[in-house]
Amino acid sequence: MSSTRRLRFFMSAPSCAPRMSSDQRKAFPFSEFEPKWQAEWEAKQAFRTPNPGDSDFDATKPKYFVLDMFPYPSGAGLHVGHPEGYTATDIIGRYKKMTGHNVLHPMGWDAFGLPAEQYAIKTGQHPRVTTEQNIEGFRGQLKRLGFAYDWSREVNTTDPGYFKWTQWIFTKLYNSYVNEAGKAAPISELEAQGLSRAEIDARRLAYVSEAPVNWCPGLGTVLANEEVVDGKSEVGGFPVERRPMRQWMLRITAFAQRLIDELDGLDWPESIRLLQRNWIGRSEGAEVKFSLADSDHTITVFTTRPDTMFGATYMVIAPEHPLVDSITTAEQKAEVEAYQKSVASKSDLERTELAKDKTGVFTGGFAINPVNDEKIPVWIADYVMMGYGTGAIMAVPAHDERDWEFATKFHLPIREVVAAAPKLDGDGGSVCEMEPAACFANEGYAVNSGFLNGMATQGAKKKMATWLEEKGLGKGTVNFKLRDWLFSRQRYWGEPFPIVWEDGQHRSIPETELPLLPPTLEDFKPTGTPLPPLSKAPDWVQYSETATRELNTMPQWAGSCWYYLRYCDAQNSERFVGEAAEKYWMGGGKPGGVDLYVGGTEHAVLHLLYARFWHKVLFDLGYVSTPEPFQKLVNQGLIMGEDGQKMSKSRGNVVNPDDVVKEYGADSLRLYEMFMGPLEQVKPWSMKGVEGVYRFLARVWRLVMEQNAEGEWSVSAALQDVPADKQVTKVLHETIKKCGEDIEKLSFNTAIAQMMVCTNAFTAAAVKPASAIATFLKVLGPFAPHLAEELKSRIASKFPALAVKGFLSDESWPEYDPAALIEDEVEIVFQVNGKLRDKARVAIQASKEEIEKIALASPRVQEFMEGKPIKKLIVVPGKLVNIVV
RNA sequence: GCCGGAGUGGCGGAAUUGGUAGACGCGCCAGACUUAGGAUCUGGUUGGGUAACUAGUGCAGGUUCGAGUCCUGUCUCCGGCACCA
Repeated sequence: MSSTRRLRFFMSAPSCAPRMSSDQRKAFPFSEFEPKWQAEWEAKQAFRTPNPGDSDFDATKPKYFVLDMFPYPSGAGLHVGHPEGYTATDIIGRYKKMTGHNVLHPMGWDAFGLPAEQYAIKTGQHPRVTTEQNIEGFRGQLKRLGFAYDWSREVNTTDPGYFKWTQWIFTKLYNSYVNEAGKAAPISELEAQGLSRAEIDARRLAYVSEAPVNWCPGLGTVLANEEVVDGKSEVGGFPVERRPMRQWMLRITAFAQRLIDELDGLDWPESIRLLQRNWIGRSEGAEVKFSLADSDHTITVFTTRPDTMFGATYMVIAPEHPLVDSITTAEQKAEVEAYQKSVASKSDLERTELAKDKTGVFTGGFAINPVNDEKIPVWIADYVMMGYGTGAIMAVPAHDERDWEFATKFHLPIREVVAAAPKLDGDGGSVCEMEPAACFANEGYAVNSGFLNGMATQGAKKKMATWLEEKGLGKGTVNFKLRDWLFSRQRYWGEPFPIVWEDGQHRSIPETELPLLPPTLEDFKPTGTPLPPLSKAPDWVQYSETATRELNTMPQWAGSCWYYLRYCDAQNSERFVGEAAEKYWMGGGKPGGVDLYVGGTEHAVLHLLYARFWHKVLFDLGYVSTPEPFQKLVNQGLIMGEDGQKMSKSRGNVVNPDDVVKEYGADSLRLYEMFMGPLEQVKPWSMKGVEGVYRFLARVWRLVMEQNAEGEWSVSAALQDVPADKQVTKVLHETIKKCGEDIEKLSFNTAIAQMMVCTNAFTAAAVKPASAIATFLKVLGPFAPHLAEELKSRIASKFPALAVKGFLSDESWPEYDPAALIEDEVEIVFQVNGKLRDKARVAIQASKEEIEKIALASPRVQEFMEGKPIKKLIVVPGKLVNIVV
């Protein structure tokens, strides 16, 4: 109840704001009725959502699962960006409820992870304490905005009752592999096939790898590729270096193709789907074996242009390539080792910065180009990366920008094998020694290419692939940019791995031992070395006499990978989510389970990719009913400062939502954020704009209420139980129609504009029709729930006949009467030569001929026709007449 | 460089299938009520012109009876990716 206490404090505290210094000056008493209704809704559990199996569950209603990206409860509290998406989903949720849906609209906290831990370290408090405080603050702020969340379903990723199941899902990943059909399946199948321990470990979806990883000394942990931006950590901006470490990885690459393909069935913005596709980075090509001139080894390269093989004049392998040592000749050894060393010491940032200038060293070795048996030199260079393809390329400088640059710098031969136009002189087969003047990386026609000569690139690719396959020299392959997900962190504030080590081997702990709590540590700071902080609790580490626990923790993303599932059945202690609840809320016959997911673009390739991956594993294993988690995704646009710049403390342009609520009320904040512009768009804040919607709400208030000389409010005498006139009725029904349609389209700004039009029509009427206004309040309710609820109860107090039991949100969305929308007359525009010259009101049923006649009779039209003959006459019924002379 | 999105009054933004450009709000101007107005109400508000009229949706063309909307070219801004062979 601390939130209520805080509200009382706001109400009684003397305000230092210059504009409104007391409640008397407020245009309407929002600071009285907003907390009142919030308390009322909470007390009566107005937004509790029954689950299948509950006594008050109505199975005949369709479901609607509307989800917000749950926040990190940071110490800074809510910023104005949060309520933007949250208000949008709240409006949708309330509307869907009124239109007869069972609505699931929950909220929770993504409380593990680096930001929370960095904050705890900064303030010197245990992350458990700061996290609890921050959650408390966030919850209070959200409650003061009147969101219709079912708080009984609140989740907290740091709650043992929650992360028990995060750990449980990890053990599922650990004990699964991807079978021939490309689906996750239990590892026991491999055991049954009699595979060795090593073979099984090599196929787990969660596996241990000793590879170069992104180590961030500043944060004292390793990071996923996705968390490294320009060689710096996404959190904190500390430099990141590559170093080999033993880490836990998740085999997301096994799902790369499905993660691309199954985007197709989703209602996501095209830009986000593209972002994911590009991140996964599928490319089709071929692997080709090159034998070495002076050894038995072969080097396999990956190329997307097998058609250019005749133009491969040298080879480049990554400095870390395992065959570097055996290729390098004695003379080149010193130079090669020096280069390897210099590359290894470079951070990713330096490597990116130095990307403009190509570097590399000749190994002294040669490979044989299998298409023409030419000896080509093998170089090492850092522009070839060990992590992609095979870590080796055949360089075709004439047709690849990077190879061109490298060859030009080191004076390597350049041979043209693709021409923009086919060479038809029949001499395309002879090798032209003239080097081309520029790199040509496009598709074209093969030249100087033996059996490919004259062929278009597409055909030449296929022919070469077949040729290679027949000779046993290579095969068509697909490569992805996506790497496996580095899943372990050397931090305290995360889920401990449910893994123990014994005799150098790992195994998962039994489900009965979950949740595995982290040790209670006084000193939870990073050790400054790759040794995780959990090592500071020796008692905890010692699992048995011979076994020790895994010391790493999971990354922040773990908890957010499945929280939407937990909402379906948040209290379940037997299962991560009950079967019936999962089937109901996540079902619905579409690929994705959540009907609408609203959040920022910053998660386009992180959270949204990881969650899809986990969901697919759970789907394959039979734990969830859909292949995808989120059917429809909408990204809200960033809210900028009044100066049009990104909000930041250093710029001093940050708007605190608490201040806005205090001065103008929660409804004003909600309404303003929706009125600013289209949800997806980036838009600047404007305090004047807030005042604008505040004035609108005040006008709605005064439609119903009037103030006496003492400043007391009572129901206005102008409000009477009379039917609305035809004009007002028309506007009202237009508003019902348009607002319903606009909510479905998420066009809240235009819906609000229409409500303003409607309010203006009511204001203009001398007598205010009570029942029409009561109907209007139902439309306003999802947007400004406090005001609508208050006015509903005020109207009911004066007109008992209009009283309806329960809350506004329990009522049905009003239906509009199509007959009320039709006018007897429409305005027809008369154009001469496409220019507007006159208009007239014409009966709706008027025929084309009648309209035509009226138009031609218009003196203004005649004037502009200047007596010229009519060339053409276009009549668009209900719209216009255009006379061409 | 590549990919994606967007350019409309002083500002945020409206405008089904091509059919009255500028809804709604902000700001501004004038008036009313007022001791007062930074409250409220009424009216006005794209530019030029007293006016009739005319120009006008980044720019240049095109299609059409008619283009913010369709086509071609071009410029600018925002977001993302960036040695991925």
